[in-house]
Amino acid sequence: MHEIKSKNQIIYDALGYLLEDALLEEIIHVGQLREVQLDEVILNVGDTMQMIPIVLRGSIKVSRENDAGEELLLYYIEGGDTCAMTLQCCVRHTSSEIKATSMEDSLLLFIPVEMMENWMHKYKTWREYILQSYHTRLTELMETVDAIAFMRLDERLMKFLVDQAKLLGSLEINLTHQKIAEDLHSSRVVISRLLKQLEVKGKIKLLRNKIILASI
DNA sequence: ACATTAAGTGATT
DNA sequence: AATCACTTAATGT
Repeated sequence: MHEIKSKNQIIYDALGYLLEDALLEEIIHVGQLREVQLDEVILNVGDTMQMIPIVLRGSIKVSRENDAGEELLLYYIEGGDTCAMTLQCCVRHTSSEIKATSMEDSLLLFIPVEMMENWMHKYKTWREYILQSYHTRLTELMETVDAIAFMRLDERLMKFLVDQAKLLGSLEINLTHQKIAEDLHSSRVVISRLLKQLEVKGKIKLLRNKIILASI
């Protein structure tokens, strides 16, 4: 499916338009590529990280988890992006407050934390990249807060489906009602009922393990 | 054919 | 909107 590319090419393709050449050279030198599979947990609550992850291909979902192991989806990280929470967790050597799970087979680039400070001083594009990342995460987080506070669950569910479809580039969503309920921190029965309503309204079509959106 | 898992439903809070 | 208790449907072995 994919042509075989060198690490060099992969990094240039994914980040070349964002970062300056000298920095890219350093990244190629110290960065480690890692492929992750669908549903692989990349970072768990309580974990500590010594590496900063950047998503090159694919997408990652970031969620919060309570003591009972119940989750709540916070935001997604797409190609070319990194996670501000993880950065913070890295430099301060504290344990993670969040959980990161891959939503599809993805390719990640890990960069040792030690480089952070040096690069912050040395490269303007790195500073901008990190600041931009913070900004994007915060914006998305606020969007999620708005959804939880102001939207009804059926609206939130529809938004979830549309977001999911946009992110994965397909109107077919391969998730069980149970999984959706977990991400939205609701219960399976409730989600099943709301999905049924959406189907009656013609917005979606329900199959086993699969939901098909009529449109985005 | 049987077991397992996903999804649907009525009643109750 | 959540939970319980149960049914029905789809799928794997």
